[in-house]
Amino acid sequence: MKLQLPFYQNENTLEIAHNLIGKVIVTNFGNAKTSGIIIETEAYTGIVDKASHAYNNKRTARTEVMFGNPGIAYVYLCYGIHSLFNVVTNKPGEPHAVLIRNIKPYKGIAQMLQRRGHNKLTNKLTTGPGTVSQALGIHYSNSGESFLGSKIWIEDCHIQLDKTKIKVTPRIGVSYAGDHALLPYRFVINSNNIN
DNA sequence: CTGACGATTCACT
DNA sequence: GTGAATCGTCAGC
Repeated sequence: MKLQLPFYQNENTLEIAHNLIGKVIVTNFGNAKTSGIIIETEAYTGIVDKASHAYNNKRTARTEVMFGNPGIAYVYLCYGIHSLFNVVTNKPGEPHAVLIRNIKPYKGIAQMLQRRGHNKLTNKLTTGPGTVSQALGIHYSNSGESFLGSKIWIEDCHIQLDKTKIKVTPRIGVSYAGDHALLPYRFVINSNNIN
């Protein structure tokens, strides 16, 4: 079941970040279908969130996607090298997003290995937001792509997982965000707890 | 136009 | 644990 618009319109982005654990992110670029089970997310809660690119209502060409419709990909370049993939949530004018930080490879593993230049499946294939995008073939030029389209979407495959095993911790790499660096906005589950 | 910087990764030690 | 790689974005001139 492909997730539909109401899932992304939830105004509680922490809830969406929590709910995305165990869902399956799928990409279909150039006839190569690849997917992974989401096992780590971070919530970025809009203009009041010091760690968000949209903090203080900052609208630029790059962040404009987050201010628009939910159910859209916000992808941006980090450190000049890595495309980081986010799910835009909430409603227009509320620039909330969820960063996908780690997935468990699911389908199209051979294609993901090739994109990453690996020759065997290890936990390094998709650990970290930059490598998730690289494995799935997502580039920052894909920012603005709708999850109701045919290139990128998220499915509920009814993956079995124990929700009590989901850990909540502060977000990674946001020390610049002052007191907001410690907010418990990161959700993670050990891939051993996924079937 | 210019310069500083980052929601990171990887190879090394 | 440490440090280099690398370039679009954005603020400021």
